[in-house]
Amino acid sequence: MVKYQQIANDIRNKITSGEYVPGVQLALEKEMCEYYGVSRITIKRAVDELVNLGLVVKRRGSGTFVKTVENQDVKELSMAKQFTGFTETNRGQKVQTEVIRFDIVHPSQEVASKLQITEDDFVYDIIRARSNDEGPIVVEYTKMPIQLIPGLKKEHVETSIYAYIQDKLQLKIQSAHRTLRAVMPTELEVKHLHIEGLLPLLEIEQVAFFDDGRPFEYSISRHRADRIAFKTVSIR
Amino acid sequence: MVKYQQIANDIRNKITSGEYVPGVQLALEKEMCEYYGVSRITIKRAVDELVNLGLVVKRRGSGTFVKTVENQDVKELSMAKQFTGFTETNRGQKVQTEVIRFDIVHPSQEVASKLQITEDDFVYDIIRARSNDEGPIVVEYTKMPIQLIPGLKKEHVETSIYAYIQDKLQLKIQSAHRTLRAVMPTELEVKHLHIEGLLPLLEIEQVAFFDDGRPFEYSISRHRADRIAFKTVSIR
DNA sequence: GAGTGGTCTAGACCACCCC
DNA sequence: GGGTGGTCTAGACCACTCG
Repeated sequence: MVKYQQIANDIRNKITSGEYVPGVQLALEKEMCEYYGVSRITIKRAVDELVNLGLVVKRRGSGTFVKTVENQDVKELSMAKQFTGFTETNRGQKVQTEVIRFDIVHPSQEVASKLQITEDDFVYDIIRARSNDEGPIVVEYTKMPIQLIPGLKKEHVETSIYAYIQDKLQLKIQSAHRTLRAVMPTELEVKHLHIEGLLPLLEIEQVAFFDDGRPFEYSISRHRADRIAFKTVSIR
Repeated sequence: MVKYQQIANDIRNKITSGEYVPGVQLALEKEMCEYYGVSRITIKRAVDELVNLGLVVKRRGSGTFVKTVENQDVKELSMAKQFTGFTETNRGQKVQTEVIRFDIVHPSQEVASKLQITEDDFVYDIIRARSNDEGPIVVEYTKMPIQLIPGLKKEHVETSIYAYIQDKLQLKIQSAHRTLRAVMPTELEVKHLHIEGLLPLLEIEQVAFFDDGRPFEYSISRHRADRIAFKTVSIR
């Protein structure tokens, strides 16, 4: 771990532990330089991490202050944003996956466009229903070019595709572009999510990219609205 | 405008104009240093802006590459993320606001907690329905401590509260913490959003902060799902 | 091994806030 | 006017990729 991350973690711990309470001013950057024995630009890099997490604010001419947020929020924010699939975000819980479809097809024009391939190429066509300890959570519709993800087997689809991509194929996931919407469930979703009565779904349309800039996944996941919320922090 | 922003804009234009096409490698950082006549850390800062926008990827040992995204996405991503209220995001459109409620009340325990005030304090209690050229879009429920936003009048509520805060009160908005959910409309929402049939809403719960770290707004906005989607880019 | 971006330094000047 | 964080420099070394 590099210096600025260590320092960011240290300050973060001082906030979560209550050594720094909401509203209080942090040590000056110049003071932190001496305390940690690093240059000022490294301190700035560390504190900027906390700004992006939503834990502190910086004001030129004034100083750096702990944001006045609820205690519960502090805990959630202080967990570094992790970019992962469903399996990882539910780590520690018993995740069950039902594979509803696992085929290879030609992509629609829309999917081909999103994945920057042609309609003559082939993509995996995967539909999965996934549950955690609370019960059914989400139905995922996933399309991935077979050229980019060779050798995908049912056993990977039944557990974690992302684990296969990262651990077995040694490919690095760089980012995801997401669009969120509210939708009503289809009949298939009513069935697999065990929906009774009137319950909308939170839909997340996603294009995920490797660290070389190529898109490798187009997916639509539709989550039970009573079990999923999506949190985000916007700065500026 | 500072150097790294100018350089970021310049590179961004080269991407949107097609001078850099998806998948192509950008000039090396060392080359950019000479081209722009700045140090390498400034180039890095500039390119990092584009990484965060979702336009390019950087790989140590390889170089920097334009992300392979749809043309339409490039346009959307290249518009700098702006943090604004409803009025600003619909700039250029005819925004209509119907004020359904504009009162002063004590906050509930939940709202008091989010705004870090006590239940004995006072908050504005505002409900508005807002439309753009397409028709009704959103119903907003807003609570703001009267101490932080003195002098708020009906005329501001009818147009833009954010404009009043930033332009008149000269207060700076630093960030917002948001939680997104899918919900069904209430009767009030069915009426004001002119909903016919079965249409879910995209709910955005938001706590907004000043640049000194104090929360000044707790709001819930419920958007017609057929007219609103929420886009976001996650890196790493 | 050659070349890439990642991190870090020690110092400088600047824009802004508050007194 | 004194003090804050923001930007920028010129250079160094490191971790990683690829042929």
